[in-house]
Amino acid sequence: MSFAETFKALSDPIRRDILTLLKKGSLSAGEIGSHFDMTGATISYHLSILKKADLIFENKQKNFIYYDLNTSVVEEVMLWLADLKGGTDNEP
Amino acid sequence: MSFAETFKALSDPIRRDILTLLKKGSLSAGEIGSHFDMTGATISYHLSILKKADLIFENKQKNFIYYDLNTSVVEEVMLWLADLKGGTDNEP
DNA sequence: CTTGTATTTAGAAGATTTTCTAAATAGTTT
DNA sequence: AAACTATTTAGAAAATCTTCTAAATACAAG
Repeated sequence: MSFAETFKALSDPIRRDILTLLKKGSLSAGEIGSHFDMTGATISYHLSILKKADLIFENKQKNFIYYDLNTSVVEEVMLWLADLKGGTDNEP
Repeated sequence: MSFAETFKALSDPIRRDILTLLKKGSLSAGEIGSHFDMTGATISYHLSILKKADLIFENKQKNFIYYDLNTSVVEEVMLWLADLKGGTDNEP
């Protein structure tokens, strides 16, 4: 949703690891969970935060829910950082 | 210090606002504080987190401490995001 | 339709974060 | 040196976040 949500979502190492996993392609909630030493409920919590931040989208299929990285929101964050780094004197 | 610290530091809206203020150049702790409705102690706390994350550096001068943006760490974060967004199949 | 698998939701415990007030430090000025 | 200004540190309260267990939902397969 908001920019603030996106940064918050990125602030947790497990959520960043989830995004890194998704770099290679879609994974189901269960497949994601199998990479971590936590309950499925906890993974679901992290996925919900990434989803609210629009960093991933979900895709139901049969009994499974597949997740995918949303690169366009990643790009928005990059743009914010680029602007921060960028102009030293842009008084509009 | 660590990458994790940097993302945590960026996750707070006030800290992002501080970084945006510093985009235009050095400011003292007091000048930074005057932009926010919080005590100096709280601003100091936020500055300490930005400093630990290497997102800013400080520069003592007379009675004041001036803070500056460290753009190279901003760039590191951008690189991480670029990599996330970037390659779909980079199995090393 | 009952059993089973995948995932989420609810609620609570524990951990971390943010904020404040009060006190400490550091350096300046008279 | 005493008083003043700028900033940080300490400690505590309040808010938020992460994790778990137990229960709920959703769908599939026998």
